[in-house]
Amino acid sequence: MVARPLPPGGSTGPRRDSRRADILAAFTRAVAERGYDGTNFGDLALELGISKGTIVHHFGTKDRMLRELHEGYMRRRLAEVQVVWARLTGPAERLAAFVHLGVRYQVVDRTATVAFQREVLRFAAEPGMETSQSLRGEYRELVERVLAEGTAAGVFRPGDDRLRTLQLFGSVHWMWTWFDPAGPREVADVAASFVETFLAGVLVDRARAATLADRSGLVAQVVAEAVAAGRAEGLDGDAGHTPG
Amino acid sequence: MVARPLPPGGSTGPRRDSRRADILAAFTRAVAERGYDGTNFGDLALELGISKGTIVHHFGTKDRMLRELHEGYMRRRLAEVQVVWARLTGPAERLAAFVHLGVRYQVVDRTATVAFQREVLRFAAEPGMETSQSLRGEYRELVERVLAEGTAAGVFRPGDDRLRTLQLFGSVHWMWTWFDPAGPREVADVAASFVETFLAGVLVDRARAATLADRSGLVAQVVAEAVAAGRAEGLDGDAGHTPG
DNA sequence: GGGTACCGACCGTCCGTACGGTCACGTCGT
DNA sequence: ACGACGTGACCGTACGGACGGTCGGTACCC
Repeated sequence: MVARPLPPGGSTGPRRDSRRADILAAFTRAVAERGYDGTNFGDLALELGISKGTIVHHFGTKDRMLRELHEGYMRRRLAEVQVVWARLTGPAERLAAFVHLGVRYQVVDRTATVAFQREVLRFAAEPGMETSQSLRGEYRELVERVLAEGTAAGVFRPGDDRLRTLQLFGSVHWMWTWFDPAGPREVADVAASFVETFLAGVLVDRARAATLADRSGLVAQVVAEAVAAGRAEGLDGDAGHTPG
Repeated sequence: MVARPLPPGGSTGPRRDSRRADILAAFTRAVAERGYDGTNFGDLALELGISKGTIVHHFGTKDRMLRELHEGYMRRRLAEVQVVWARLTGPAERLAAFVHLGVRYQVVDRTATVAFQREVLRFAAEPGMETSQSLRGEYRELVERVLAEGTAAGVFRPGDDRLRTLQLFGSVHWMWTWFDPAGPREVADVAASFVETFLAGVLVDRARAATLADRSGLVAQVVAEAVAAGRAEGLDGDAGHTPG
């Protein structure tokens, strides 16, 4: 990620080429590694070989940058759900897919995931964050609705949908503190274990949990494809970050 | 929390009275509310009506204060487990107790819990944090061992103990981002739901989950007593903190 | 010539920490 | 009994660096 020699014409952006995207990517990486407070314009500029003023020119303020990161992240996640839902229609499959997805985020779009999860609450109450907050709410409601539908259909044991959703989110959001993509444990293994335990706790017919958890089963495959599709659309792959 | 008029003699401490404990309590509250980076000596001193220099005198540096917070917190948690284990011996009961405990921390010793969970990773890799880290490891191993014992005894379905432990920790650690002690949902309800779902996913005899989750059942009672015991020993009660 | 990307010097503020000093005590030798 | 001495709580100030953001300007393209 060194200063580029400004390639000729053929630009894809709205006007000219700009390092805007580079800056946001570097910011995301920095937040993932050092947190929001630990990230500063000076280091960013140095790393990108540009001036601090350029960053300000593109984003204005630091919190605006975080907001953009938040919103972009949630939009990508919601887009993925659309892809998955087109191919999986049963509540059990969809619920399992949410778990698979949540775990996979630790690998695909990883820096953004870590950055996002570290700083979800930052400015959450401040004005300007309404969009980001409502996108989060949308995602949560999707899961809640799946749980409600499954219960109504008699495939899930009755329970508090909201609490179950938050229980699930916690499991996967916390992963950034311990999961090491370079470590011996693969995401697929984690996903399989999480699905197996969580679904077995929710399903009426517990035997189905194993199928839904299968790392080469239908759900896992659909999820992998959905996630690969988003990636092909131009999202970063990014190198690892290793938590303590 | 205003400057005291220095009460007469009868001191209990090693020498004279000191505001050391007050400072750590205020620090904990600040970290819970604003995070480590958002906490500064100036505000703390102002709030306590003392000088910034006094804080330095007692703790030296900011990270040393955080370390003390970390270690104290984990020691209290480990002490509670001892109490619980003396009264609950079955793997299922003990596992359920860990869930009940994890959820309850959001209410008892709340500020310390939030402060701790917000900043678990801070300086985790730095030298000086080994003690805090090993205490965390101890706690994790206790849960893992319970899972292993339960599986060996045939009461738990086989699975990856480490991953299940981390799945559980995630659920409860994440609570600081959404649980509002002043809100309509009581901890006991959350605990019941979490135990019900998680234990139903792990137990061979799933019907037992309901009993273990019962908010007025044996496990819940023992946990409540253990936690109350710790509280009586002089830990703070502290007022609420409301996340976004 | 108007808009856009970018530069680089600069400013005001904040914050952790260092440091020198005061004061109330407890201790101990005499 | 009393004064010298040591100790630990606490104060006030000042420093030095970092950081977010401002601003006037240049180069380049439509």
